[in-house]
Amino acid sequence: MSKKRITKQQRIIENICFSDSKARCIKCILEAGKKALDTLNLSTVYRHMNQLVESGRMIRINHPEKGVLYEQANLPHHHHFFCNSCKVTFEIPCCGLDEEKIIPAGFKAESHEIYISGLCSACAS
Amino acid sequence: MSKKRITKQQRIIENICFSDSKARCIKCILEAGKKALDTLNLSTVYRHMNQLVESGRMIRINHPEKGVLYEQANLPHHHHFFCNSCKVTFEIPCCGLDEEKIIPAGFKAESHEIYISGLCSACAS
DNA sequence: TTTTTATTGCGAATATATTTGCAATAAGAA
DNA sequence: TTCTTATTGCAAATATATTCGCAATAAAAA
Repeated sequence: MSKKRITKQQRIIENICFSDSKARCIKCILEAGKKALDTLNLSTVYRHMNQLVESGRMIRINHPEKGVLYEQANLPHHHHFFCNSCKVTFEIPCCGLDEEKIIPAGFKAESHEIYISGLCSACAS
Repeated sequence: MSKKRITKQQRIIENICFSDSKARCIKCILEAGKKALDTLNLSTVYRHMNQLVESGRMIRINHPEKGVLYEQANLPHHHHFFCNSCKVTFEIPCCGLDEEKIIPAGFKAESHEIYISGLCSACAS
């Protein structure tokens, strides 16, 4: 059984992922990582993100406009706001959505995702 | 300038698209179309769907679990319910979501999409 | 019916996202 | 510091979605 080694690349990638709770795409993580280590490679990012997902520390979500995004697994219930101007994805802390109220009779909701897009406060002002 | 011709394939594809207001993926359209004409080809379906989108009769949406879906362009405001059991996507006629209430101060919402998943009434019973 | 040519079916080409094989590199144990 | 081998970077392989070239087919005008 192989022993794990902590590498520079791993530390950089985890720092990015846990620096804040933003959902990020693979390329955003790569670009951010390159600022710390310019030889960082896309395959390495994929390999670490796969491990983070397998270990349950991160999850993959499918954003309708941005495709696969990675975000921390333990965040409280929230949704996503995509800024059409600066292209950043923000989390919206909670939602007042009453699933049962909007679905047809007989349907059973198990989960929901809300994607709002528009302008973030910086771009709107 | 080329004259358009109405083909069997086109009629079949449009019948499927306008038979009801469900959002469908390319392969669902192909499979449904093959029941009427078993030689129907994926490229042909893509070509007609592209025309329907360009002409403004249909739109493409990006469902987080099902990828690209085609739906009628003129449907009233609605959202999507994906049944985890039968894998069908249903429209939910409207929603009580107050965008302004759930987004942070200063943000300007332009649109939103809600994807609920669970069990449809047939699969829940 | 014949003719013209838009449309089709098909396979190959393209685009994009993700994974994998492998030699070179570098953690960390000795 | 040296040695072992997990991890990396890179290029090639894979997977999936979509488009394209082209000869054969079939609308619909003549």
